[in-house]
Amino acid sequence: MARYGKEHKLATRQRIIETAGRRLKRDGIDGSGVAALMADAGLTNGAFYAHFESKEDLVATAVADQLRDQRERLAAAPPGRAGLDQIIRAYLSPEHRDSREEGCPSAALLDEIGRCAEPTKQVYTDSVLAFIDDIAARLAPHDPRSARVATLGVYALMVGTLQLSRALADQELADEVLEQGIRNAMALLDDAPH
Amino acid sequence: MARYGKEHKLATRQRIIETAGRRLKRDGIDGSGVAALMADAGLTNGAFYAHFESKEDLVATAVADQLRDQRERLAAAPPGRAGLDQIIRAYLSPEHRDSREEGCPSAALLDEIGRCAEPTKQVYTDSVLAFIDDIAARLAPHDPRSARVATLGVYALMVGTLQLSRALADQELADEVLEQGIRNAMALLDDAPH
DNA sequence: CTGATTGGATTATGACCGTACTACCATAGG
DNA sequence: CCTATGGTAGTACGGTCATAATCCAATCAG
Repeated sequence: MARYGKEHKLATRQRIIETAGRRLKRDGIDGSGVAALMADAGLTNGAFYAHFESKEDLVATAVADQLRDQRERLAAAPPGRAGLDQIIRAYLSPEHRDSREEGCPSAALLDEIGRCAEPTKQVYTDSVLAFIDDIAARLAPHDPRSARVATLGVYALMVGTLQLSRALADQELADEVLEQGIRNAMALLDDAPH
Repeated sequence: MARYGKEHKLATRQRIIETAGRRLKRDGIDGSGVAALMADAGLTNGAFYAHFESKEDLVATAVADQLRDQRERLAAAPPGRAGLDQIIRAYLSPEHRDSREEGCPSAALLDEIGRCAEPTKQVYTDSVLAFIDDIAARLAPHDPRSARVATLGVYALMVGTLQLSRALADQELADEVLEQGIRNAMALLDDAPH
């Protein structure tokens, strides 16, 4: 392959970003080596630095891409509160818990992101806010900005619940935690918005 | 040091466990090498395997120790709901957010624990339940067992909120998220118990 | 009080994996 | 055909977990 129009390199880059997103969520940031990330995209380690400045650069890019992806799935759900309820139930489902690599990047990586350098955290912040503001617009179409923090609070609840459910060795208890999480999220949404 | 009564080896072991707890919370599980963990205890890597079977073994032990520690701090708070409110406010404070290595092991490591092998998750489960059941006993002295899942739900909310606050690059927003978390935790506690 | 014993540590080593980089190569486009 | 591009393969150098050989000093037996 050589001398393609620019779209070919961009397509390869995008393939790396997407496959990296899955592996990062499955094995963690520190748990994923550059060679493995490239192998997932059908490439070798050497090509990596033609596409990204560093591993951190890819991590930030992949996390942003994953959150953009989640945002698109969100847009596909029915509008308004009804669609939101559906999203919450899917998020806090055993299926989502058991498929880390297909799921929410925050639930898979949040504490590692908290340890990342500032630029990475900035990219995460921007990406998650774009996602959150979409939800806030659902809740308060007239004043989405004021619902931002309330929505972040519910999001944090959902992320923490999913993580906890993944970490518990007792499957039955892990399932109960998810159900409790759904009830809690609903309760907060019913109380809060005004 | 040699040929001490058994308490000396145990004391060294305990020192490793405690210093490891701090570093693991700061740098993550995959981010902490055995050599560094031992250096923190004033030892070299070779001595490690006289105390622990493997790194995973230490991780599980250190996490359990950290949770036991949290449980003791819990016991030191005023009894009943008043003490619980105080604990929640301390947990969701900027100080706690900014001192990962002194703080809650769940907030620092939960998603990495979710990726650990089953024995480690089992140790985590047992330890976190001991902690949670103490809180549940505060909430429902007559029937702590029934409050277990409700308490886990609030705990998940607190863990997720702290993690999110740590991952946000915007400090002001991160503070607001903490405050929202406090309101949410209180709301759930006021509604739930019956 | 002495000295062999032995537990706990150090240093060294194994094989492998981590990130980052560079020289080289095959090929498609002009 | 020849150049430029995107990729491969190989290198450098340090860190990873784990094991093994060695060493040191405190304790207990005599």
